[in-house]
Amino acid sequence: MPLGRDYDRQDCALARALEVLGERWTLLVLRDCFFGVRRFADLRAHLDVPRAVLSDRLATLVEAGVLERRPYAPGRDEYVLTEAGLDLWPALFTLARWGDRHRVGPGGGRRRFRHADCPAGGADLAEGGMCPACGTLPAPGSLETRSLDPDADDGTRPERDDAVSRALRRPHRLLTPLP
Amino acid sequence: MPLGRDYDRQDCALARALEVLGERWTLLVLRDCFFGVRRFADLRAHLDVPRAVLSDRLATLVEAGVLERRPYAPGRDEYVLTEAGLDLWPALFTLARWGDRHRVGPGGGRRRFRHADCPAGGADLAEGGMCPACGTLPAPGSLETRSLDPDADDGTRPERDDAVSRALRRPHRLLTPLP
DNA sequence: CGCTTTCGGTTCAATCAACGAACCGAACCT
DNA sequence: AGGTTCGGTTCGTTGATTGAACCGAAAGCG
Repeated sequence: MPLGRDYDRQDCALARALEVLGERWTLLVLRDCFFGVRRFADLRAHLDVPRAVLSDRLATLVEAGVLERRPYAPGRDEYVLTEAGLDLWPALFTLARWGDRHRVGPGGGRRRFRHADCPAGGADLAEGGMCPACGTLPAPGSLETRSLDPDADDGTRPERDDAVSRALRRPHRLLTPLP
Repeated sequence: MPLGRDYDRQDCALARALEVLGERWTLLVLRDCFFGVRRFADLRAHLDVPRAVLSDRLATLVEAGVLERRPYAPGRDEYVLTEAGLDLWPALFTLARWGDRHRVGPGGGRRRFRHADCPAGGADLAEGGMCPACGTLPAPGSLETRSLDPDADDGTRPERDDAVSRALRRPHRLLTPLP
């Protein structure tokens, strides 16, 4: 997608956001980060993005303060959302909802987000990422997501079948590392 | 930004949205459409996007049902947001808010949106595009936007100075064609 | 009528980014 | 010592973006 080089004179908050987020693969990388993917190899497995491109995107996001790179073992690093990164959740959710409403693929919207830590019992998120039960905008860490057909490995649709994709289809809480 | 070719197996509403919206310039074109820009030449003047790219993006958006191409004079066409396009407003607004909070340029957030048709008197939009006065999510057509420094043509910042940019800095209602 | 301008493009060569395959170094396992 | 995993980098090829030039239809102008 877009690059900073030509956006900078646009005097527009959207253009400034796109300088960081607008390139190809960037928003999908961040979506995976919200889903709990943290490692280079897992992002590769799930996205099929060329190594060089993923390397570049992660470096850009780290430099922009959206991701933080931290070692989890000697010589091994993981990428975790910063506060600015977590703050992207409403934008990502809203964009995804639009995709659900207007770009339906075979099977329609297939993923739900539930407010797991809801004092009012929890419900699937509505427009804007609001919880209809308690009326607040839950932080991503208090959400649980599930695919509507977690075991659709029947070959009728071209589902991905790597370990990361299978883990993401099972119900799990956002931001928690994959098993 | 991103292309459909490699997104299609992602089983994800966000990926489907990005197949249409994820390419370079696309979201800025749509932002201008919300601001009332409708003509090829005006988009060119405001965005400095190559003609071929703008032509391609508009065709993609029309084919995706986000924009509608309609003649306004013999041999002259304009591009107007469809219902699906108008439905993108919360996503664009939320992304722009993120840019305002985390990617502040010189001068900080410089554009406000006010609920002009608000039964409770109106106020600047808050998170998620909600009107704090009446508590609803106003349609883009009932909003008025203004730049916080409409006459900052003092040369201290590299403001654009074409007719479209100047029109967009003045207060005006969204979706209404430029004068 | 002939001339010019505006609008909304298309075509083209050059540049830039993305892709896929190969390679690499550090850490760990056996 | 040999093999594997992880997180890259390098490199040649393919594909997209860019800027400049050109084009056709529809006015406007004298």
